[in-house]
Amino acid sequence: MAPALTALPHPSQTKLLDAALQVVRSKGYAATTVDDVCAAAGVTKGSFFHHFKGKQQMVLAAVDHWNAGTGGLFAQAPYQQLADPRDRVLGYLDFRRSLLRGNAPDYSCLLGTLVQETFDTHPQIRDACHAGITGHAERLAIDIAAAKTLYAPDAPWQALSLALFTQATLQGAFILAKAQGSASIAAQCLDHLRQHVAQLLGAGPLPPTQPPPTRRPPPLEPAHAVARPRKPRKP
Amino acid sequence: MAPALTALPHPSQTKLLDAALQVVRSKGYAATTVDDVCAAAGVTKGSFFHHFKGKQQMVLAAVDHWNAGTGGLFAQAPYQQLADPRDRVLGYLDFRRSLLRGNAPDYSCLLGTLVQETFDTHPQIRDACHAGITGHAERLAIDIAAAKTLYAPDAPWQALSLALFTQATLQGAFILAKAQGSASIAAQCLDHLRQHVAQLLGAGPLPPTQPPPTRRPPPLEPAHAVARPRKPRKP
DNA sequence: GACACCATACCGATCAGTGGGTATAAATAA
DNA sequence: TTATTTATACCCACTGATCGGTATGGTGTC
Repeated sequence: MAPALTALPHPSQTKLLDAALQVVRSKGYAATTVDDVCAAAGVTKGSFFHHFKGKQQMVLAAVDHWNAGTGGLFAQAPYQQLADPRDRVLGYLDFRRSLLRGNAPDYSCLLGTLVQETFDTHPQIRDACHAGITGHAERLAIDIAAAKTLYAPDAPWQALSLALFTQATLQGAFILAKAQGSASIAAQCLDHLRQHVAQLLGAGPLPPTQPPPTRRPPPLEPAHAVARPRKPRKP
Repeated sequence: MAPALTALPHPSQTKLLDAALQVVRSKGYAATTVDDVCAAAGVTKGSFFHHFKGKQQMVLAAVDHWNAGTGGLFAQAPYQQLADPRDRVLGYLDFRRSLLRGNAPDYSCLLGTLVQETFDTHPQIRDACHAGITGHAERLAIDIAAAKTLYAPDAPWQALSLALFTQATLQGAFILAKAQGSASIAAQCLDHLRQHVAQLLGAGPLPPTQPPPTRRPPPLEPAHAVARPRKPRKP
């Protein structure tokens, strides 16, 4: 009877956005053609320009799509159930480490890839990426601030600054992984990052080997799963 | 007069390479046109294709040009004169921090910018960037290893791993700076990085001597001033 | 003259975007 | 009921502009 409050997007539109996430992370913005995205999505150009005003507007929508997907992914992640904020912060880093699977276009960050080549030429894209990165960092900074209050209340550093530092290291780790063609180097960087964060929060240098044992009391809500976009290779 | 042992490149060639460093760091590889580089260098297309076989070969030469420039910059930097290897490592980080002046295209890294968008489409460029980054890290790792032998001989981490971690953080700091339009965030990231390195090497949390006792902020770019390319909006 | 260097006109391919059309189905009019 | 309009979604052929690269010719120097 009553329709959904938010008009849910047409399947073709979602397919185009999912395809854009893959193609842009693989080739960058400038080298991504509209035909690339259409081929990866399995639709035609006519459909593309029906759903999007142009390439730039499509990629802005893809940034929103990315933020929605990653936002849900981290909001639903098991580490969020941990009671101690420090455990949540370290659990976040362990969770990010566990995502380093597959090839770089699968685990790297759309926002970092985009902003790198558009910050000077496409201000709207840059601003959207900036908002996405800082928004993510600010959410992390809430737990960092809580952990700091508990474990390092008098330390001179700021919670947001540390959160941004984690994002910088993650972005750089992706770059090194792309250069090397392997995610293992990114995992090593995350180990160093974890050690630094743990040290600042007064935690022992516990093994960064396995995600900490998380008991999962009640599953929160069956919120719609974030579908990892499939990977239509098309060189 | 006896010619130099190594045939030194023609001024136009150097002008093109210097221009390429600026333009590529500003717009990325794919969005950089040959005409862009020619205009920034003040030469014509005929000269470009006289000196380079094509765009890709030119950018490979630009990577070599970059490696030569940065290699000389760090080799000549004052911190290299410090006797203690730990001082040299921390001096390196202080030096990198002091380079964060101007706009992102001025201080960011050509290799990280390039590899981000070419790792999947241009293997030769990716390999060249990989070699440049790891080569830089390996040089840094020599001092890190010496400092570790002196101050943390039994610590479990590897010198090269820490060196690569510094490069990751630097690359990520550039991305955040691009997103934010300000270098200050990159400086904060470097402060965190310095604290982590100092902690691993058993140094106090404070900069022992702030920037080393030399006054002279050396220019980042090698000699020739490169005309900033104007910004043609291309939507 | 031979060669390095540079200038300019041009070519072929590519790409973002358009124009114009079809298919389908719901809403509305007859 | 049937006919007509309207709206959405989609497809495809085409275009104008751009860009990497070439062809050709000129100019200065040995």
